[in-house]
Amino acid sequence: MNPLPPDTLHAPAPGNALLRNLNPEQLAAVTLPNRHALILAGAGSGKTRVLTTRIAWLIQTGQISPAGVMAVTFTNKAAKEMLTRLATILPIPVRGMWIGTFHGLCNRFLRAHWKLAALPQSFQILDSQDQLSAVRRVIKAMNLDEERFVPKQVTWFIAGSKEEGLRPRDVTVRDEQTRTLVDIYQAYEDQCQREGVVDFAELMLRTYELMRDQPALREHYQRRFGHLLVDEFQDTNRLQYAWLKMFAGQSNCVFAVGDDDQSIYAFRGAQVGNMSDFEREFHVEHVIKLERNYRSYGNILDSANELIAHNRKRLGKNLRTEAGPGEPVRVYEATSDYAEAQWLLEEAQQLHREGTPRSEIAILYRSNAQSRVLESALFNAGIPYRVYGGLRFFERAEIKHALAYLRLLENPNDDTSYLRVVNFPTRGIGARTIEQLQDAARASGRSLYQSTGAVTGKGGANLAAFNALLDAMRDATRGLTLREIIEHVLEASALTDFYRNEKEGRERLENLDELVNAAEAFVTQEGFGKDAVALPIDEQAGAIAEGDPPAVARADITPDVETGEIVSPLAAFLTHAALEAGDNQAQAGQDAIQMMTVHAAKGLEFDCVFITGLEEGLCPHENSLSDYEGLEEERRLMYVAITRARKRLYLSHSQTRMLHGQTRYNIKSRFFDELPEGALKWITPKVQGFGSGFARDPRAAWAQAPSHGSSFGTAKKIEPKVATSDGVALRVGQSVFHTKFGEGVIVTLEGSGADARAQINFGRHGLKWLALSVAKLTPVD
DNA sequence: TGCGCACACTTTTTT
DNA sequence: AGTGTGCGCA
Repeated sequence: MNPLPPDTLHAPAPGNALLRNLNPEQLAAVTLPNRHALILAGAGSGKTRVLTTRIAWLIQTGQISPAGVMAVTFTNKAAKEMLTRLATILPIPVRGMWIGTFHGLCNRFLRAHWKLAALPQSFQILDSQDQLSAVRRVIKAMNLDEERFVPKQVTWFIAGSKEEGLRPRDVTVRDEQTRTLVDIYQAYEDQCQREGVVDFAELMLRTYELMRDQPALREHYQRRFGHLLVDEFQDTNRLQYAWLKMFAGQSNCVFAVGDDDQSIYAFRGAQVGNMSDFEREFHVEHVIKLERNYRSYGNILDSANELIAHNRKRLGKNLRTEAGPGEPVRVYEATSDYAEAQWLLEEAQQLHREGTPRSEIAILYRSNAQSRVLESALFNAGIPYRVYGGLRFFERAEIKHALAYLRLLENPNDDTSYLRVVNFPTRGIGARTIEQLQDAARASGRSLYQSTGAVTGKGGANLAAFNALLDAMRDATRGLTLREIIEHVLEASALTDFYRNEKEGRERLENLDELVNAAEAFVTQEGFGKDAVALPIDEQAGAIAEGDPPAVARADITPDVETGEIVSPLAAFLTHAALEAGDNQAQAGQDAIQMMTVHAAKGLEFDCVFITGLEEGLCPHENSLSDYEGLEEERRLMYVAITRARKRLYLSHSQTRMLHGQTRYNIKSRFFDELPEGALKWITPKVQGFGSGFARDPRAAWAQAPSHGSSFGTAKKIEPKVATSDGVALRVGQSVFHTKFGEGVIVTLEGSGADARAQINFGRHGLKWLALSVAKLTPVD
């Protein structure tokens, strides 16, 4: 790549505005010489800034042209942020640059090389819902038992295999079950290929394979991208790492930014080990740690640091700040989840009165189920809140229906879409008719749309009418704008009529309107070609600095799409809808308290953060305690949560909690013991219930009998069962000490005399049944 | 065909 | 407790 004399590489132009205000580590990272680099970027250390400034610096110093840079992120949000920031510092159009999500870039790649990839030009992308129903169809077609082959698990198997880079024939088969799973995988692949659709993992895998198997293509792209930058590197899976190596080749520079302490996605295939693998395999000489934190006060960072120091497998990092200690981290113990919610909303109201905008208050929890109590408390108090998670815009049923019709305009052989709407709204096409149709299609190896002739009788006539409807819609929308197309389809399909007559259809109608708006916005503002248009690749490659070999116009590497050819706005919009599920569209615009899982909070920051439900079994979650790695990931989760807070952090836990319709007695999370006592301030809880409001030592409070807990709200009255052990009276909710399992809380008491037994929640040792005649239990108070 | 009831499930999730 | 799915019945 247009090599400059090595000594000029380091020298930032004096007074270069770009590099002003960077701290020494950031500056070092941004101006690293052209070699592989690993940047360990702690939370709040200016990671995005380093990434964007690095790109700008490479371009500004003439080391690379914009077309020679590829930057990969995981989320659309991160990609967008990078593009926006870059646009403000670089006087060039950033739109055509290869900056995007892994999947977005793969999509771009496959659109350009659809022929080589053996895909139809207008291939569609299955989201996870579509994938699930596609898998379900395969299982049905193979006459397999859905009990033994649970569609969701099969989906995981397929995605998991692909993310390991394994095609059906590559999967090691050890048992009969796996054999069949592989058969399903193969049948699913055939079905997708037949229907011209790809799932998310397929985007990655097919791109990888194309690069691997097409030398000319590989050389072309390896020559083009001199610099590869990766965000959130700790979240990459095996396939993504292999994919990256494929683009890196022998000579291109990889600039990987990540934080092993924030690796919280192992459960979906992320390999933190990729970081050390990268360091070793790429002979990384430059590992730069960004430890200076610009977000939080000292007490918050001390808590984060001390907690995470309990993890053994770390690359090692310590956050520091010059902002001073700030306020202590407040710890609250509630008697019940309900009480926790009450306290929290009062505290939040107080913060708001003192001037904190609601949008700067975040409530975090480990699992979604915990949001309900909190939500109802806020709702009843009339406090605006916004819950992240749940269905996103393009995932809503009515939107999926509309999109299915639109997809059928592009490709009537898309059976997934066909099945979704063939009888929605109902047009007299029942299960039996559809079964006949599927049989016919299977027998002839054709699509459902192509097989309607094979179905006789009334059902067949209705199917023919449906096909005619699709054809008519296609004719009527030819040449229309995207907005007009969608409006026509919504009417002609009778979707709007259906929801107009529906009792609860108003919101759905509004969403359909919103779909039209989204399309309009997509066409005008974004420039619809962003994802789906094949970029003039060779032209861009030719723009790489001189000395680069000229872009070769060989047939095997020329993009299949003519340079600059524009895919229809509709096709582009459909791709956009699949790749970007949209916002969760909670009450946007309003100043509302932000509620989300800890996972969802990664990458965000707030002035005030409440981390709730910090109890053994919830955080760390009981399902993750079986192995040590699981516990470490839970700790990282807690670490991520803590480092979201700028000014004020609250930690809370509760003695009792409604879960799965049962009251559970929990002990406080072990993570409390891993925080620096000096940074914490235990708020003495006021015991509610009998109206006395007396105070007591918070550390002892959790050990109290829960009869209080059940007396003031949601929880049902708990029968005060009493049993004895060594003459000591025990009751449900009682805290006890066991020599082997430590402290626990009695959850259930059963039987009497010699048969008496107790179910005890020992937190980190789990839930145990103990015979009271045997077990030595000491009451704790 | 469509409704309603019974039943199972419930960590975290982006694309 | 709450929700989503699947089956059976009218």
